[in-house]
Parts: sequence; C-alpha cells; structure tokens
Amino acid sequence: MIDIPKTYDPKEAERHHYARWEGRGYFAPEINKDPNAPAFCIVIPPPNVTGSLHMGHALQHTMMDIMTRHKRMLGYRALWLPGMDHAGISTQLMVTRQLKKEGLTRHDLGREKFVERVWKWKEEYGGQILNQLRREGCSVDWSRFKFTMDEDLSRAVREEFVRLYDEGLIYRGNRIVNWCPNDQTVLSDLEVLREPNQGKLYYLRYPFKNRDGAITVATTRPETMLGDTAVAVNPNDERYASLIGQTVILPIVNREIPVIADEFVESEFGTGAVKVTPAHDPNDYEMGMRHNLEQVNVIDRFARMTEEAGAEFAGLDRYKARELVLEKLEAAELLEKVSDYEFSISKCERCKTVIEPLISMQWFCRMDELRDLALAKLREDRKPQFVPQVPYEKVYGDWLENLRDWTISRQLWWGHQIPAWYTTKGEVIVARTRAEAEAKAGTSELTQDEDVLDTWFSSALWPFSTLGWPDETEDLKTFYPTSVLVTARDIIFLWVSRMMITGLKFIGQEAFHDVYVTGTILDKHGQRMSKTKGNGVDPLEVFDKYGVDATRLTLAQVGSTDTRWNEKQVESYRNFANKIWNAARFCLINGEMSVPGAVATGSGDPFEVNDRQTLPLHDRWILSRLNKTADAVNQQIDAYDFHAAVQELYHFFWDDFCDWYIELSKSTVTAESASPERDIARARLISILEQALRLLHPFMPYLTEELWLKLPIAHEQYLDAAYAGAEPTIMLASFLRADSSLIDDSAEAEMKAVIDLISRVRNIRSEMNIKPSDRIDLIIAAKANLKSVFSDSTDQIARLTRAKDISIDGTSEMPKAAARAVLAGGAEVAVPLEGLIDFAQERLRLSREKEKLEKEATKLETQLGNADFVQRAPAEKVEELRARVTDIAQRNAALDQMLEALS
RNA sequence: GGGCACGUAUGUCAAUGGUAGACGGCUUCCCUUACAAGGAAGAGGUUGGGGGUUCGAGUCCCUCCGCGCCCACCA
Repeated sequence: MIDIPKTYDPKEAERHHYARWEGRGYFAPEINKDPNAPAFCIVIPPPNVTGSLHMGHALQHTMMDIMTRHKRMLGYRALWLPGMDHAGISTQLMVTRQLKKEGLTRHDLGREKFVERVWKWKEEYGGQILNQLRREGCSVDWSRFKFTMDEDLSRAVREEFVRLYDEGLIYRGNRIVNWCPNDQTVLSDLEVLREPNQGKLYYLRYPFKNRDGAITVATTRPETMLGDTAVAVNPNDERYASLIGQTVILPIVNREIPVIADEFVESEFGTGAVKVTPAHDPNDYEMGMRHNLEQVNVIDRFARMTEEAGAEFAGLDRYKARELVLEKLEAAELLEKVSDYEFSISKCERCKTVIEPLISMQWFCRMDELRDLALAKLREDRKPQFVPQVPYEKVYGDWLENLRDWTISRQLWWGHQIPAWYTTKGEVIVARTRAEAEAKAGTSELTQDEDVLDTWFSSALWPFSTLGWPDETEDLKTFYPTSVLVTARDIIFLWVSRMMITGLKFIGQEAFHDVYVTGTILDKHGQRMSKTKGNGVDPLEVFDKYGVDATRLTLAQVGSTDTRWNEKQVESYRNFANKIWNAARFCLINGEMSVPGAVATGSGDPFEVNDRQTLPLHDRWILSRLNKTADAVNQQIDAYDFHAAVQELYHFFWDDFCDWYIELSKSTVTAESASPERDIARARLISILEQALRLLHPFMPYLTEELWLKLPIAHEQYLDAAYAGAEPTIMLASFLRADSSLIDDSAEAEMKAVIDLISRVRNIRSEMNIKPSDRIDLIIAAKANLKSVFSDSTDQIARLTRAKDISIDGTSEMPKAAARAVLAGGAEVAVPLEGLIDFAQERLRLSREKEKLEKEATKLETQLGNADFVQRAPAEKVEELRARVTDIAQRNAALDQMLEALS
C-alpha cells in the first residue's frame, strides 16, 4: 500500500522542486529544442534593489508566471527575464542613513568611496526580493539576470544618451526645476506629489512710484516677494488698465519693478494682481520669459535665503524668512489682510519635503518628437494594446499629448554618471567613453559632469538593453518586441510610456504588444496597503500559513479590479489544494495494475476504443468536460482572464472530477480482485487526473509537480515535443489543447439527467429525514431514451443514493406510500416509504415544489403573452422559453397526479 | 478645477442587453475506508435611490447619494 499523508503539506513540495527546476535549466529558453518554436517573452518590471516582496509584486509575478508556464508548456520558446533596478535615490538614502549611524556623511567618504560602499551594501543587503521570487515559484531565467548598473546595461544607457544628444533631443539648460532641499537633487514632474494644504493667502501692498497708493497682490508665499521683479495683471482687466506700465516699489527691498499685463492672470482670483517671482515659481518663470524679466534668486538649494535676498534675510530658512517678511510688512502697514486658504503643495515623492522651485543648470530630454512616435503607434497601430483597454488607453494617450520636457539629471552619486565632459574652456563634449571624449576634444584635460541620470532613463531601455542592445544579439532578434508587460497602474507614465518611446526610437518597434494592468490589493477596509500605514500583508507570511499555490490562486483571480484582501479566500484555495492532494491520493492508493510493474498510462490512451460510443457514459462525460475546460482555460489565459480560468479549473476538478467522476468510478476502481475492467478504470482515472494536473500547473506549480511525479505513468511520454529527452517534469509537459472530437454534448445531457436523478433522491432522503444508514428502494419511470441511460447506470445510482433495489419501467404503478419527484425531461422517481411516510408532509413538499414551478411558469407566460416580445426577440430565444413552458407544464401535471394519489 | 472608475447575498467578488452566480459564512444531517481543510441537503437578492431608452436593464442614458483613483501652472 502506498503511504501518502492525508493532508497536503505545501512546504514539503516547495522545498525541493524549485532548486531542481532551476538547476536543470528548465527556465531558460535553451531547453526548447524546436528550431521553429514561436517566441514568448516577458521582462520583469525590475524590483528596486532596496525592495522586499509585497502583495503588489506577488500579484504581478503570479500572472507573469502563469503566462510563462502556460506558453512554455505549449511549446513556445518562453523567456521570463528577471532583473533588478539600482533605484538611485532610495538606495543612496539607504546607505546615507547607514553612514549617519557611524557619524559620517557621504561627503566625508567622497564620491568614489561612497559608490564603493553602495556596491558593498547591495552585495550584503540588496536584492532580498530575488530569493522571494524563487519562493513564489517564478520560472524566470536566472542565467539572463540583469542589474541596471551592470556594465552592459550602463553601456546601453550611454549609447542612448549620446544618440539623443547628437540628434538634439537632449540639451543642457538653466531652467526652473523641482528641487528637493532634503535630498539635494532635482526631480522630474512625475516624482513630485501634490498634497492639499491648509494655508493662508496674504494680501501685500506694493506702493506706486509716481503716484499715491498701492497695488495689492495676493500670495501664499510672502517670502518670495524678495525676488519679485514685476506685478502682473490681466490685459483685459479694466480696473488695472491705467496701471499697466507703471512702476511700483517692492517693499523691504525697495526695488523698482514694472506692472505688466499677461493673459495668465485670472482677474477673479485674489485682487486680480499677481506678484511675479521668475526664479521661484514655474508660472512666474514662464511669465518672466515672456516679458524679459530679471530672475532674482533669493532661495538656495537648502531652502535658505540667499545674499540676494538682503543681508538680514541671508541664511534664514524659508519659513523663518516668511515670518520676518510678514513682520516687516506689518510694521510698514503693507500687509493688507490674511485669509485662510486651501491649496495644494508640491512634495518630494520620497521624503515628503516641500519642493522648492528654483532655477538650476540641468540636463533635459526634449519630448515632442519622441512623444509623437508613441502617439502615432497608439493611434495608427493600436499599440500597445492595453488590457483593460478602458480606461488605460485613453489615460496613456492623453498624458502623451500633454507631455513636457523631462529633467534627466540628478544630483546623486549612485547611478549612471552623465557621459558629458567639460574642457577647461567650458566646452561640452558628449561621448560614449572618456577616450572617445578625449579624441573629440583633442585634449585629455576633461572633467566629467558630476550628475547622474534619472533611474527611469535606464529603465526606459529595459525591454531591449536586457536582450543585448545596442548589439544586434540573437536574443534581441528572437524576443523583441516582448509579448506583454504586466504592471500596476502607478508606473504607466514613469515607465511604460518611456519604454514605448525608446523602443520605437532605437529599435523601431514597440517594446511590447500588450500591457496588462493589474488591480490593486487593498486592506480589508479598502485602504491602500502602505509601509507608513503599517496595514500591509506580507506575502511570505501568507505562503507560510497557506502555501504558495493557494496564495497564487487567490492572486490570480484578482485580475484588473481593485480587491480587498480576504484571507478566507486563501484558506478556501488551501482547501482546494488539499482536495487535489486527496483525489490524487485516492488514485494512487488504487493505482496498482494486475500486471506487476505496469504503468497506468503509457502504452497508449486508456480511453482509446474502436467506437467511442461504447465507452461508459461517465467516461464520455468526463472527457467532454475535460476538453471543454482545456479549451476555456487556454482562451482565458490568452485573454488575461485569470479569474475565469481559476473558476473553471476549480469547478472542473472539484465538482466534475471529485464529486462525480471519482464517485462513479469508485466501485470498479476499488474492486477487491484484479480484473481487466479494474485495470482500465484505474488507468482512465489516472489519465484524467494527469491531464487535470497539467491544466493546473501554471497556477499551482508546486502541488502539481509533486503529484505528477508520483503518478504511475510513463512520464517522458507527456513532455512536449520541444522538450523531448529532458528529465521528466510537469513544467515541460504538454499543455492540454482541447480535442473537439471528445466534446460530447449528448453525454453531457445524459449525465446531467443522472446527476439530477441522484440529487432529487438525496433531497428526498434529506427532507424525509431518512437515516444515511437506511437503504431505500427506487422506482423510476422514464421514456425510452432516459430509461436506457438510467438502466446503464443502476449500480452507480444505487451507490450514490444508498439504494438497495432499483426498478426502472416506463409505466409502472407508483405505490401510494412513497415520496416522489418529477425530473427535467418528464421522468419520475419514487421512494417507497411504507409506514414511514407522513402524507401531509409529503403533500406539503410537493405543493412547495409546484408553487415554485408555477411562479416560473407565470413569469414565462407573461413574457410570451407579450406580442412585442414574440415579434421582436430572436426566434431561438422565444423557442427556448416555449420549451421551458412545456417542460414545466409536464412536470406540473405529474405533480398534480402525485398530489391526487396522496389525497 | 478637469477626467475616470466603482456601489450586486452577512463578507470578498463574478455575470457578450436575455432564467442574477461562485467561494466563504450560516442552518440541518453525516467522523460513509481519498479528503471533517471532507460529504449530503438547504436558507439567503426589488443588483445604492429615482427617472428614462428597450419586447426585455445589474448591464445602455440622465440624475441624486456614497466610496475611491488619476491629472492640473488660480498666485
């Protein structure tokens, strides 16, 4: 007797399979020996080197692994390429913090030592997520693993920079940017958060130079007035028409500044007059450019006031300076009023420090021409194909249309240093290497630009830099464009758009055909999970508690809509895993063949017969169900409908296979003495289980491998042709493609009648309080077609209804003392209950049923009585309703007879 | 300020304009030798409110209520 535990232990299965798969190279596309195999490729969104696994990752990884395993089993040359992002700011902060504990700053170490230190940190603490990826069962090809700071990827980044610069798409300029005073770097617009802020609106009076009085301006940031170089009004504002061109005296500073007219000013807001600070406000900057205004920098990179702000302000923090400015204006009676005002404020996405807009020399990427590439691809070719298409296609398109230039330099040390050098004369040389720069410059006296590139500048190349670009490698030819990108919606702009753009620019083809956008997993209150809120659920703890496979099923069914985390759901899939385990246990316990050493399946298909109609009903039925399921699951995975696929598999395995097929086969399979019938039934049972495991594998890799290897079958025969000769593993077995010749609707209809009969009898047993141990008799009356179906299945019906004697007849007289039921299709069943039956109760039971039927009949008849419906609805719909009415009438008549017999 | 979603059983979610389902929970019975993480049988819904289009609406349109998300240069 085979010894298998009664409960599935996921940890046991998770322990050894992954290392075996990885060690034998199953994840690498090279395992595929079919030279004509179609390619399938997903590049993983590279997790940050500082990151550790959260639910969002687990969700995306599950979907990517399902798709990759599915395609691999179908014989595709499948590649899921893993990697990691150097995550500029995060990583630098992490190491800076570590240094702080030692009482050091990065400047104490110097750039070179600091960068060394970051690499050391990466080796020691970075990339925790990589082992977590293994735990999840992700079938990524580790031999192709890439880190964004690897030498080959860095080379790609320099290539990108040089090419764009040579085409004039990258430029260096002194412009207003988002500055984080805490991180001491510039940020792109996408790295800035807007947060609502309860602030104040201050009304300041600026006296006229050549006349009495003053003009009042409203501002939320009075300290910036020290850098004002104009006051602006709307040109159409009659109140101020006469003031345009006048000069006002800037209080405190006593600078003379003009009143200008600009369309930007909203007359309705505040006083209709705006102070203009070109050096510290993006709008004012634009206005300043339009009117040739002077830029006075009064705030520095530490958000402190500069010398230019005046001696008494220099060195003061911006908020301290605000107080002092207000104090002085108040004293001069130039502070007209202060009101409460809510407005949004810009903060650094990472450290939440309030952003200081200031003018700074930075590198920018011009986006108009590049954006047009992506827009044209979207409008003309519908690429990428977003899933779901609504709303993402529109969101992406709209964003592209309003795209502004991208600030790509960062004042960090960790990252790709900008490949630009300066000669002693201040000339700029952009080149791939220092040597190339020296050759271009004709001198070796060059200083490299201190800044590094935005992390997303390197991620933008991910789908092809990882495949070898700028070299024309085999991988690039085979796997680009990649098949699908799986991501959460928060990086559609930051990352997806930029990959599309660079892909089109450098390769001429879209980076991926499809973009599948997953939903978000929320906590049980519907809140986003976040570190700061501490409401996150750790996937690793869920793995420990319920197993990886159960967690994967839970995640797979999340799909594209936001879902609240529900641990009960994982528990129910844990139970499902256990169910599969026990079904397999049953098959294995009863898996021995009469010929010692024979395998259950291996010498051909155990269902192979000359005439399929000679197969028992339950065999024809399960083959039909299996193939329909395979068909559905293939389509659903291709359509990214993982939710439906999980439902399909769950119900096939539990309802069809366990509840019915195993039960219907049981008497033959468990027969005590060996016989050819027993062998064949056992082989068939194992064959269905084997195929079901293959269908389940992409979703539940560990459990299916664990069980599949235990099956008494000729494993090597099930490998996909592309993997012939490999050591057996279910992950290289052929994924089921539906065989339409095995789909048998009449078998399904007949089986439905049998199931209906058994259910009705069980219902009678339950309602009549018949003890499970009590055997009953059944009298069945049915027309010829069903009569033969029932008589072919009497043993099974008897077993499943716990009946001892069954008589089937077309016309037989039903005993009065019996509980009866009418089945769909007009058959009737009676359970004689001489001496046990309570006539009144039975009448009640039947009347209740009649009531239900009548209610439905009324509804249908009303609908059919509607001339408009009959006229306008499709004919088949009308026919369908008529057929149902007929069936109900038949059953009702039978119920009437039964009721009459009881009275 | 602009845009986009969502609201279905007690919970979490499904449902090409055509009989509203699944899982969990709940009730009753059963430790029937694959599985009590199980089996059998049940109960449970005016699909957030109101209006409209349609033969027919959870689904399409309008409106209100509720809860979210994204974008944005009114100081």
